[in-house]
Amino acid sequence: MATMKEVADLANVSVATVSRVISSPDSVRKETRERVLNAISALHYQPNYLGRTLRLMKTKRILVILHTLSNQFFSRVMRGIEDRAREDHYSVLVSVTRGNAETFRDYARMLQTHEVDGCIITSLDVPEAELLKLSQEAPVVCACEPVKSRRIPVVSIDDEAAAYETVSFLISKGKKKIALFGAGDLYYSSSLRLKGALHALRENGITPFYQSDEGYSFRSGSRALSAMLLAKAELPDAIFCFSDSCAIGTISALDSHGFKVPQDVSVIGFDNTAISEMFVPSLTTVAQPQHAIGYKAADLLIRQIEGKPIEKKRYALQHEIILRDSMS
Amino acid sequence: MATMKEVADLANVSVATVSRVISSPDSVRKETRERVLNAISALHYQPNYLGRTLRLMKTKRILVILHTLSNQFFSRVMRGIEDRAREDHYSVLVSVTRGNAETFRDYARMLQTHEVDGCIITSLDVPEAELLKLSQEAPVVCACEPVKSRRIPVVSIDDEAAAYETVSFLISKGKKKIALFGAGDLYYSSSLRLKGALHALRENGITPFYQSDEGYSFRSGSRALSAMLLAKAELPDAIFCFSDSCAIGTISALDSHGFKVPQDVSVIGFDNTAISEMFVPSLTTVAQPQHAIGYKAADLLIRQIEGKPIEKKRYALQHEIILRDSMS
DNA sequence: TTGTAGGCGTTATCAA
DNA sequence: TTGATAACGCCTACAA
Repeated sequence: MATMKEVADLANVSVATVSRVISSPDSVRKETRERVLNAISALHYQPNYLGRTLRLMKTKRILVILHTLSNQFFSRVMRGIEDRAREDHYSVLVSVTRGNAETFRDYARMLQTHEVDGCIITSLDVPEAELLKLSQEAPVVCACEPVKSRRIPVVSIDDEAAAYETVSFLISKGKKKIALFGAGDLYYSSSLRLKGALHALRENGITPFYQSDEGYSFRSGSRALSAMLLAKAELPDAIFCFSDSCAIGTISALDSHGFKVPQDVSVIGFDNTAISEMFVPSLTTVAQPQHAIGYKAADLLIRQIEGKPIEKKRYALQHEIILRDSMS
Repeated sequence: MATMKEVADLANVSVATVSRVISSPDSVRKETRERVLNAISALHYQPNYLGRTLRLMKTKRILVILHTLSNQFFSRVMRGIEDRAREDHYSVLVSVTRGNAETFRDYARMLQTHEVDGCIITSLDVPEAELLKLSQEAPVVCACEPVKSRRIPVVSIDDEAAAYETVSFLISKGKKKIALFGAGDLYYSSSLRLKGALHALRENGITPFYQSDEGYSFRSGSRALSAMLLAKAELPDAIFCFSDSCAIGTISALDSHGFKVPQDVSVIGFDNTAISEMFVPSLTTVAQPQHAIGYKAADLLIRQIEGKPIEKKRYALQHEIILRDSMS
């Protein structure tokens, strides 16, 4: 890699002039500029980000911290982030924590050392107090998973309302025996969904047919179903799973027990990930506006980076119940 | 963020001493060292990566270039990469190109400017000549998708052999009417798989029942099936899809036409992504050793970064046919 | 054992 | 319009 100094020597100018040709070409005489431009292309010169960053403390890069790459959900969120980032010429880097707090801190440090201008956090691997501190030191936005603190900018849906509406809808369709497959309070979103679901049941004088806290994963769905089959002599009318993965785990387990969806029981998922359209039967699910969440999160982040005000800290985007084949 | 200078002032030493406390603690007197350490924790000092990198031209970071986050396949490859990286304390950054050559170049530039020490490429978005050039300038390893050049280090499976064996196996199981759903020469891997499959058919005096080049995606599967149904009056014995996504797209389309898998037709996938276990019916598929591919790629990359020799350029890891419910 | 000083590649200020 | 020079934060000869 050629350096600016080499370009300067070749073009018989100072480094200052080369720098100007790059950042404000109009401020240098046409003839000189062309000489510099020629030298640049002759040497295949590319500005070194490191030197520039050290000087400017600006990178035009943002970091997205993910728990894992295996969650389809984030793929569409990422698209939203990228689309917004591109508008202002930011590039996006992704890091994966696998839930490890130390790994999280390693990546978060890129913020403090100005290797990235800001950070979108979807994986809550450290105590919320630490998140809050980070968000006070540098531009940070949480996305997808709600946080309790009202001082950290966060973009998600209203989980409680979404679950409330979904269960109300199920009841309006005549479902009375409703099982809830969630993740306990492993995720704040799950507690909120449970709260909303129970609220709707209570309002209709119904008690949950069965309740499970196994988690959001495929295996959680199978496990929850097995446990329920052991505990109860019959199937419910509907199983409301708090994630699509859990829902297909549930359907897959139902299948291996010889039960048909939706003939024997309806299954409702949550998220509207790609798999919900592809699965057989396709999944009725509560859609999260994944692209919009990513887009809005990136928007808030960039506003912060560029010192513009953000109106409020919490953004709850609109969910939607999508009817497909897994519900009768 | 406190700087090294501030720490030095607080501890009444020079920056050199602070630097030494960090990089080779034994070279400074115990008492001084403790004073420095105290100052460090008092100021919450964290070394600035940028300054260090600019000086050392070493980051202990590697970059993985992906086409998209929505491909489950890479999630396990990433785990392999991370596991190997962690052994030598490298951290891993991911970037997504969506097949855009300019985006690819933006990220690849991080290599040339020493923002990362090396790069694992899984998304072949630029002409192979450019890849070759890049690999000659900096540590680069291609992974998952084979490249034609023998001078770029690449880790994948032997696609041709895998497809050859799979089709031979199908024939040995009595399948005679075999359809091939591939991606034409959109990917080099697809051409190789096709070549292997056709070889096995020819060897047994069989012509392909039907052949499609729609692609590796879910929709490709549905599209290929519809086209086949239009072209032929009957179903084949087996459909060999060159990806799992394509396979479930095919099964899903078969289902909507009222056909059952594997009763009416067997469907075989490729990759052994997470979905192949979760789908109903579960997928018989050609497994790629995803974790091993990632691990080996990272291993080769780190060897290059640290100036160690790598024995050869091409590594074809072992594939395996995994029998599940989608085949009778 | 510790300090001084130069330099990594930029950009920005100030003079010329 | 251009150039010299001082940062940015760090590491490392070399000197003390």
